[in-house]
Amino acid sequence: MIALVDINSFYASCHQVFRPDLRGKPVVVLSNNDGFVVARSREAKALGIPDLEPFFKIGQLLKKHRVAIFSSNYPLYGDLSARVMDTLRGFSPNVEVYSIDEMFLSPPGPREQWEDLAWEIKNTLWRQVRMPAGVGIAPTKTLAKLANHVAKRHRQGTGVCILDQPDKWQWVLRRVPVTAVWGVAGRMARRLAGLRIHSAWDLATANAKVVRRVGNVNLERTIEELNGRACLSLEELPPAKQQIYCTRSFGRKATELQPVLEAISLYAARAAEKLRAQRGLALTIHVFIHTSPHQPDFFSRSATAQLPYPTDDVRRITALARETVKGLYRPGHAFLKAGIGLIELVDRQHLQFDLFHPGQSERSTRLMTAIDAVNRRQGKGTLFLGAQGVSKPWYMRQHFSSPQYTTRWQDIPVVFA
DNA sequence: TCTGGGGTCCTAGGACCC
DNA sequence: TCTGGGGTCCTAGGACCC
Repeated sequence: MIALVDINSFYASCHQVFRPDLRGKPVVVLSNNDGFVVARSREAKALGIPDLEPFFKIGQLLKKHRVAIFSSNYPLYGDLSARVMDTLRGFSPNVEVYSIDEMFLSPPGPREQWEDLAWEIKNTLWRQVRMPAGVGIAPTKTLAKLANHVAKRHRQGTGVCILDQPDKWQWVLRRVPVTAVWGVAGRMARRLAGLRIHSAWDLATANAKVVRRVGNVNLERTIEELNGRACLSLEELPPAKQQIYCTRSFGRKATELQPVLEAISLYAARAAEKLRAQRGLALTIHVFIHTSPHQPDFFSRSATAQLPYPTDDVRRITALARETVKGLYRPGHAFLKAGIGLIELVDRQHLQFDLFHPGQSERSTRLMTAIDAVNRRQGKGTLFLGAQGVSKPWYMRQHFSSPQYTTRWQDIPVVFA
């Protein structure tokens, strides 16, 4: 049995923790660069503000209803997420942090106590972290996701749903569209519609061999999981990533090479940091730049490049990323976005030594360890390469920033006696 | 005046090689 | 003159998740 806990409107709820005056009021959170809506409080949803709607299209609507608007504030969300996860670890030693606001855990205790357990989890999260949560419990991850979906949407206000018997989950499967199933989105749903599969129940009872023709092996697993047979286990130690990307849109479009070089340097450093965090080394990088796909003359280029030996040294990776992006850049285009991926990775533990090349020096490794230690202690970005630039005029727009209540000394909330 | 995210994995198709 | 397989690497883009 698996429980899935997920926070309602997580980003919006984070802002409400420090702005209790906004509880019960419409709140929206915008994506990076204030591009579009990525989170809405319940009240904002009730106003008919669609998810993923471009901000410029709904400015008037937001104003009319006096909706509170926030730029996204990832340091804040990351910190509150860690508090949620810490609280949940108190309930079970077996947990998997699935996303910033979702955790799978194996519910302890006998089956007849699970409903009480779910309520206790929900109430504790509210009491200790002021986070509103939904809890779903079922025999597989896919059904637990579905239970959570039901907890949030179909039994208004309860926020808890236990699907521990076939008759219970079958009742749900017959009543939700196939797109409510984890891993099935629009494109796959259209292909399934060609096989007359519309509801989750249609998928659960479909012939796996027939479905395999329009989907992949993951879809076959989904069918198994919908029938209560677990294929996906709790990943307590997240598997190492096979690719690590860092990509970002610019706050203002870049026509010159210099800002593109600075941006790609920052992204390279960020990707190298993630690489070191999983104790990996990179052999191949992938770099891309492109203009706005919404404008005519869309221009997009990408290229891969090889490092001389597996490395996690930010200087090596940055130098190669800059050299590569120079080859992609063309004057006369207004670039919107750039990114880098570390796409061929090796584990430090299983490194093959090259007879003719010494590989990364011990000095480099020690320097990287020192940089990471300083940045962990003094805050992200304390030590960085000059190649990233200092004033960063291309950095993302955030016109509706909230304070970093929990991660910056001068932003700590003041409580009056 | 302008404004459409970020991450990971997978696959199709072309180029090239043996 | 026309025809042939299989593997690898690369770029581009699809698909899904939050």
